[in-house]
Formats: sequence, C-alpha cells, structure tokens
Amino acid sequence: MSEIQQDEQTQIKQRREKLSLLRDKDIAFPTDFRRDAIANELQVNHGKKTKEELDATPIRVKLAGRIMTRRIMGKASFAHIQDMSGKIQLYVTRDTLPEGFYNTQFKKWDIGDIIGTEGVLFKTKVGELSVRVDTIRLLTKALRPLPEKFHGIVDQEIKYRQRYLDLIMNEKSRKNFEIRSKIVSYIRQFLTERQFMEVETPMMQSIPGGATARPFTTHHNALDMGLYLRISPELYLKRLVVGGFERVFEVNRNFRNEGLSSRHNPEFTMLEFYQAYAEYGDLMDLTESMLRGISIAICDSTKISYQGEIYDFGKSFERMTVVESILHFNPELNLDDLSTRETAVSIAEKLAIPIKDNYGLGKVQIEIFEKTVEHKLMHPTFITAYPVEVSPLARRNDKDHHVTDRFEFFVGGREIANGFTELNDAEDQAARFQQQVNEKEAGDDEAMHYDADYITALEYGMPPTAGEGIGIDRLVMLFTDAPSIRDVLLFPQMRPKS
RNA sequence: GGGUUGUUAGCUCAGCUGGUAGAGCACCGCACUUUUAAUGCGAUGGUCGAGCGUUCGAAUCGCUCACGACCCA
Repeated sequence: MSEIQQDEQTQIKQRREKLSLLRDKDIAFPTDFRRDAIANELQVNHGKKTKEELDATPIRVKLAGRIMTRRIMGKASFAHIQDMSGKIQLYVTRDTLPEGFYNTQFKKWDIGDIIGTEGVLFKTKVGELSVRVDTIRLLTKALRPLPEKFHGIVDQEIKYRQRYLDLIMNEKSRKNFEIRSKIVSYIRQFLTERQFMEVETPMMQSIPGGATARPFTTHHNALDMGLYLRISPELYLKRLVVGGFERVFEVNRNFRNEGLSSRHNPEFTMLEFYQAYAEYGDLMDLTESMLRGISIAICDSTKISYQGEIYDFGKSFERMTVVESILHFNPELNLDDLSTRETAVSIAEKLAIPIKDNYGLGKVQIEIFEKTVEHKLMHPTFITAYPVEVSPLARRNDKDHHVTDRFEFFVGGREIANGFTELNDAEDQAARFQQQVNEKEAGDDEAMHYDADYITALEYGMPPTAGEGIGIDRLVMLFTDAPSIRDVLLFPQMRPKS
C-alpha cells in the first residue's frame, strides 16, 4: 500500500479538503504579509510591564508564526504562535473579527498552520503577555499534523531524519544549533582580531593529505581523473603560508570514510589555523584563551557542565607529555617499560592491544596511550611530545629526536584539538613522506601519500610556523551538553530508510 | 564487526505464561468569552517494521531481514 493512500484516510485528507476550500475562495498561499515584531523581543521589551501600563499606552504589533497550541472556549480562544525567536500567546474573540470569520475561518485552522496577525499587547489574568487580536490571516496551510504537543518528538530517528520537526517541537534542539552558530562566529572574530585571514582551500584533492584516514573517492568526468574528498586542508593552508599569508584559517568540512558513532560523522567540521613565526607553545596559549572566551561568551562562566561533570576553562590547563601521562595513569609501569620497543610491546600485549609487526616504539606508545589514558583526560589537558612516527608533518624536537613539538588537547575524555610546530625542513618532510609510502606498501591503507608538489612548495621556504586543528562538532557537543555528535549536526548521516 | 535493546493510531506509550487491538494528546461533532498539557460529552482512526515458520489460533513464541538506540572492538 502506498503511503499516499494511507495518508488520505487520515487527518491529512481533512486538511487537504480545507486547503481546497481556501483555493476556491481566495489566494491560498499569500506572500504579502509583513510583520513588525517578533515574539521574544516583545517578551523582553514589554513582558515586565503591568496590565495598567500596557492598557494606558496601547502597543500595536504585527506578528507571524506557526500555531503551536490552541484553546477554544466558545466565542474566545487562546493560541500560542512560534516564530524564529520564541512563542507568544494570542487572544482571539469572535466579536473583534469580521462577521462570521471566527466560526467559518479561524476555528477551522489547525495546529501547525502559519498565520499573520495584528493586535494590541495586554496582560491576561495570570499575567502572561499576549496579543489581543483584531486581524488574523492564514498564510500557509499545513497538511500534516504536528507531533503531540506535550512530549514533542522523542524518537531519535525522527529527530535526525526529519530535523525540521525536531526544530519546530524542541527548543533544546534549536538552542543547540544557535550555540553552534555563536561558537563559530566567536572563533571567526577571535582569529580575525589577531590578523588571521579566512581562506577556502580545495575540498576535492588529487592527493588526500594532511592526516591519516581513509578518504572518499570521486571522479571528474571532463578531466577523466580520480579525485578524493579532503581528509584535511592542512597541506594547502601551509602552501599559503609559503605564499606569504602568514596567518590563515579555514572552518569547513572534512570527509573521512570511516564508521559512524556518537563521536564520528563521515563529514565533520574542522577549524584549522596557521601562524608563522610561532611555536606549538604559542598555540597552546592561544587555545586556552580561545576556549576560555567561548565559555564566557556561551555560558557566561569559565565553568561548563558536560554530562554531569563540571569542567573549568578558567584555570590554566594541565600539560604533560605522552609518556608522563601513560606513567601517571598506569602507576605500576616505569619509564624503562616504555623505553624500548620490546618492553613496550609486552605491556601492550598484557593490555590486549593488537600490535602489528611494522609498529615502531612510537606507535606502540600511542596505542598504549589511547587505550589507557585518553578517555581518562577529563579536565582540560594538553598532552605533548608525540612520537615522530605518528606525526609525519610535525617538527622534530631539538633535544629528543624521537618526539615532535606537538600537542593534543583533551577534555571530557575526548580529543578536541591537535597542533604542532610545522615541519618546514623540506628534506626531512620528504623522508617522512617516504616512510609513509613504505608503510602504505606494507599494507597500512591509512598511511599518507607522497605529495611532491607540497615538497616543492617547502623547498621555496616556509617560515617557522605553528598550526592547529580543532574539531568544531566535538567542541559544540561540550558547550551544548550533547551526548552524541548527531545532536550538533543539523543533518547527520543516516542509512537510507529503504 | 560483536553484544544488549527497540520498532503497536499522526505523536507519546500500555498490551501478563498465545484467545476479536487499548489510553492520553491530535483530529471530527456538540457545549463553553481569561485559557495555557484548558475542560465536559460523543465519534473516527491500526496489514501491531517486513518476510517465513510453530500453532486450531500470533502484536505476543522461533528464525531471517530492514532501520534505530546504547555498550564494546
């Protein structure tokens, strides 16, 4: 049975009939209504006034919005309409509308319909700011009934697949996306104030670089060539630093062909920024002040509550190296256990971590870190000194050649940011690419490609530079107290529903 | 990929060890000029996610599949 047939047996049929009557009588979808007010502004500007103040100097308003609730009591009705800013109550009576309109028009409208109205502000008996309506028009007939008014939409699947319903019904969802927008605006302003320039670099790349991840592939017909959706903008942004744009940033989508989970969506938003004549330590300081600023802008406090825990961005963030953090969370281990590949592998095996033959000491250390440390890094923490082996684009530390001048930032047990002093030694970079190619040939399909064009760019000279990426979705989750990345993506990736 | 779990009216949910499918909201009708989960009375609405099996009989038991949720790798 088709969906249409089934629909026609229900409320949708009744609504189609109402629409059909409208079409016969008048313009069914008028576009000429203009409003001069929105609900929340009225609440803010006039909500605190007394009944007497409102009656003494009548305030006339034109409003538009969707009918969300309705209470018909004979010759008078109350209704709430919702617009982009919030809700406001309407008071509609038979005798203030044209003869017959109340019974033959207004009472036939449905919850979900979109209306335009004019009237005067007043306070009800219980003190709710409302509009005493004298003019009201139907602007858009809704054919489908809205979800139940009290519970709204709780079915996760409908929330994600029909986001518009979630947005109509759930204020918390609207709020989450408003916060997302504010965070991105804050970041743009924060960086622009510091002389960073916003740029856009290719989403479609012939060599997917800048990260280790499985890419999506596509094909360009005219050029008859394969292309990859980017996994990172990094190598293009650094080409711009070579070109003399010494502070650049990009906030946009990356694509990774990996699984879906509460923390992963195949397309996700990254902020990446690069600053010449800076080191990774400078970016850790910058990250601290950016997060502190976001927290104050969004939460009015340096403390945020996430899934029942309180995190404080006001204090200076903790900093420790990868090895220090492993020893801290595994007190039974000592430095020697992590100093040779042989001892580290035996630790990893005790932890049931699968170790491949081609893993060097650095990779084994990172596996142990990910298994035993990452999820325990609850309070804002920078982890530094990542092994060279897992950091093919980061500058080698001058004192310890096994590690790089790199950090990752964690809060709530999740990685939020990754930054380092950039490798601007073209010869070292060429050798690192070659190492990646060897690993790819050995079967690691996440290893990087050799990007000869990028090496050429470095050979022209890239100033000493530090760069960083921040996962915007995970950051927004933190500030919206969202348990799943899907709660901060307007249209998360879903399997098609057959 | 593995484990747990869910899918019943437009929405939120009941439905016991198998015996004719239920409620609230929404919708339709009636009453009602300060309600706000309005209220009162009455009516409508279902291939119980899909398929196969067990059975005299399946929303309920079994298997397979689809789409979610949570946990693990």
